[in-house]
Amino acid sequence: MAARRIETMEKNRAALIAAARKAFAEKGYAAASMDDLTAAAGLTRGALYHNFGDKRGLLAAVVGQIDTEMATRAKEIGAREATGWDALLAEAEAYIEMALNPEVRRIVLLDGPAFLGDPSQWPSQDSCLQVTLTAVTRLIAEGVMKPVDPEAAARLLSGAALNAALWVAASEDPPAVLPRAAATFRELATGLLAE
Amino acid sequence: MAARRIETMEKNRAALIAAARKAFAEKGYAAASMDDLTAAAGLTRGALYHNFGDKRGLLAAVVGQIDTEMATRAKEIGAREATGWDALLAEAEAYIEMALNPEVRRIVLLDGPAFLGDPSQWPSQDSCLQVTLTAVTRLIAEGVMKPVDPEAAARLLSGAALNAALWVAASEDPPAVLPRAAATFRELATGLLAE
DNA sequence: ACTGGTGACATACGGGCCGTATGTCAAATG
DNA sequence: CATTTGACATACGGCCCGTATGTCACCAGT
Repeated sequence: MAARRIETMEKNRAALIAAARKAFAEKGYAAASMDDLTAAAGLTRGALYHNFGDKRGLLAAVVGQIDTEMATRAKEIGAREATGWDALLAEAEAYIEMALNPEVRRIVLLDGPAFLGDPSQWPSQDSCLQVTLTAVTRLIAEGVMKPVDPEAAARLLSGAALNAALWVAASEDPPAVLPRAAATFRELATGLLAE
Repeated sequence: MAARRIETMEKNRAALIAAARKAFAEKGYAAASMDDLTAAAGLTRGALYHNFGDKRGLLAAVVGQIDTEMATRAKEIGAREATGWDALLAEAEAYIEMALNPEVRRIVLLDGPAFLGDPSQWPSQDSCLQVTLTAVTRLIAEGVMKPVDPEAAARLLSGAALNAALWVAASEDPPAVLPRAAATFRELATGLLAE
């Protein structure tokens, strides 16, 4: 069977992505060296270019993985809430908290948009935004939210949340600033509630 | 007099910044070559390193210049409005429109945060955020806005606006999407109005 | 006016990194 | 078992950044 081949290949891919997550998070995408990165995974640049095409391809793979993890976690947290509106707020706060993770902040929020372009056009489709968009669409249909443009609303909400997260993370005392950001976010979001 | 010396020096500094604005906007910070950039200004890398220290120093100078221009324009536009609240909304919409300028988007919104870190810690102090912050602080004091955290509110509002701008700019038909973003922003912002 | 010094800028050099082209060897196939 | 495929390693060229060194115009003191 050809299972042995693809099995080791996927293992190598995973090893490269894992090493890249670490390197990109610590040094930033631009400063991370492909030689160092691949060596840390026990491979060489040959494996990297064979699997991901180029350096950006590797970044896209890393971003996709993290983005998926974030969306999954946000959904889980949102599902615990009783109402759709509370779920939306919980998901947004989950994003803010996740952005306190240096890996997320550096790779997804800073280097991702800078080197891959607008998140809505990423290969991973920006799962986080999709989660917010579906929630918003449903709430508008149910009449909970004002009949605003769903896409615009999702973008504004996630933009506010993620930008708030960057602020919290860059502050001197993130744990103290986080509740201020979260509380203000809740107030702001009520602007989209039907009267 | 020693005027001749500093005069030409400032002219060269301005030429370098102008060339950098163009190069960074067109190719992005990472892909812009210092050799090409300085040659376009009729100088060499020697002048650049003498004046700005390193590549990042040049980016900081460029960001500072653009940021100042943006803040000035936003203030002008806000001053035309009758009430403080309308001024705040007008300023935010001005930011969204300005972000349609590729130079602003690429340099200030994408490469700036990625290579210089959080805007609130920039040497230029992020004038745009300051403008919003002072407006918010005043409106809270006047009781127009809910008594939320001024800094958090300013961050969330500008974050929503600037993120909306990135979305508008990356869309297929920016002029058509812009009003959708602006209208939704107005609705969202009402969440911070005192009942 | 002349000379010595300062400093703005140019030139030269070294190291590192990326992307491609070529080589190699294990694994799958018949 | 011979052959071929392809995943990965190795080798090479070119670009770019940062620094160290050189040079020349401009300012100051006599």
